Amino acid sequence: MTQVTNLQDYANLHPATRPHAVRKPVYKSFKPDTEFEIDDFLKSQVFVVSAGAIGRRHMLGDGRETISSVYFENEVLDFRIMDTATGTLVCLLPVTVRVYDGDEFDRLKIEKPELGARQLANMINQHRYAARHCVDLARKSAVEKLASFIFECRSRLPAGRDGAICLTLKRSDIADYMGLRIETLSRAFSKLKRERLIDYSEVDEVAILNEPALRQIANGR
Amino acid sequence: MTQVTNLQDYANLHPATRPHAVRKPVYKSFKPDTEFEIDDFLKSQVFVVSAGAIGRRHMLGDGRETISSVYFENEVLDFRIMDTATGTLVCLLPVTVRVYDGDEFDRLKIEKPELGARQLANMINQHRYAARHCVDLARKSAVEKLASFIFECRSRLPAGRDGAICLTLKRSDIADYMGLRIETLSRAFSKLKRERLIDYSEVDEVAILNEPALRQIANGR
DNA sequence: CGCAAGATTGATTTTGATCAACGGCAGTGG
DNA sequence: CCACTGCCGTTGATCAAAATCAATCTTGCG
Repeated sequence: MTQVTNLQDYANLHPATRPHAVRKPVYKSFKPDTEFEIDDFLKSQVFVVSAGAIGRRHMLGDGRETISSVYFENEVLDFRIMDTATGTLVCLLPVTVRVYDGDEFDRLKIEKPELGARQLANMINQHRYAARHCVDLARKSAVEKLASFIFECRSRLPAGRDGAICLTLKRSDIADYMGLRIETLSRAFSKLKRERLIDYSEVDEVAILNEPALRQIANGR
Repeated sequence: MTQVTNLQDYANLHPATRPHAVRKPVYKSFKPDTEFEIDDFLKSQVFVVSAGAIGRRHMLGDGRETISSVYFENEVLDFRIMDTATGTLVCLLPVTVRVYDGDEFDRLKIEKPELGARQLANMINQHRYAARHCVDLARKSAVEKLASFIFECRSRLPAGRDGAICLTLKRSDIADYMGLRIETLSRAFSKLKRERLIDYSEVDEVAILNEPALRQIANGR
């Protein structure tokens, strides 16, 4: 399933048919750990993640951290309709985004209504991810959580070489996202590898060796 | 468990009260545990919860249940833009909803712009609740989860007598929502009561005795 | 009353967090 | 070039929290 809203492709599609030239999106890059300050200007913008990953990070009183949601490649952050009160948006990796002015983004949508539909689809997907994520967090064991996360990565991220699944995030961010400590997560990786359900040599490139079994685990037996 | 197969049946109940266009919403009541079957007809409808609570229930392979989100009084379920693929919508209590035809709902929004504003606000709130809920589930202890839940109920539900907080849901649903077993949840209630942070005589009506302390716990120390 | 469903409490087991040590690797600087 | 350092990931030992198993209590209801 593709939930890509490739605005760049679209923007380049029919330049001649547009009376008022649509400005090209501005690409911006950020270092890991960059936090986005939510000011009035940002609140009129739309980001489309072009590379890397942006997370919504929450801090508990004693320093425990959790990441409630992640925006991967091609996912849309529309700050005009986004909850900017809960958590902090932070770059989990080196990030590149396409930045659109909100009005400009809307003009693009008017020219091509299907673009709006795609943005809506992306929003609904975000909802779906959140619901599934709650299920993962609420009742699943560490190994089940990891299995779920691997499938989530496969469906949300482009594959690596030989169809390997790119986990993209580093261990500490996966742990914060899945509600585990790093050590527990590491043991879950080791367990799945030892039992020949997955394999990896690079920490962030995983191959599924036994998909039915892994799926069973992700779904809770 | 009752399955609603055709909402048209009751939509036809009061034809006399509807001239050309439906002006009055149709009220419909459901017994606890009623599951909504997501068919094409329902997908054109909008519900506004009038009483009770509707939950999105998910089943793991071995029977573990979790409720990923809850719709309380006055909250809007717009099936036209709702993810209907994940989980099952189920009545957690005796439920009454106002049922609107989607188009009619949109026409009403033009007449009463505040309705549209409320729907948008409710959607953003649903997002926010989901993000907070992930934080609650990911890292918090049982007592912290319960403290969070009590505050969530206070902000989402009308107060009871003497300003008491209505928990509305029964223990097993609270447990499924907060990712705890019933017994663990019960112990958390007992602990908060024993330590004089909350008080209750009815299981579903809680008073906060020491709000700052309870807030601290909800936020993780 | 007798029964069923919901809620609580107690005893034990399991799971994941915590504490601690270690290995690999990239960047830095003599 | 190699030692040093910091970051990241892994593994082991112990501890604490929640799940599980089991029994009991409460309440509403035919």
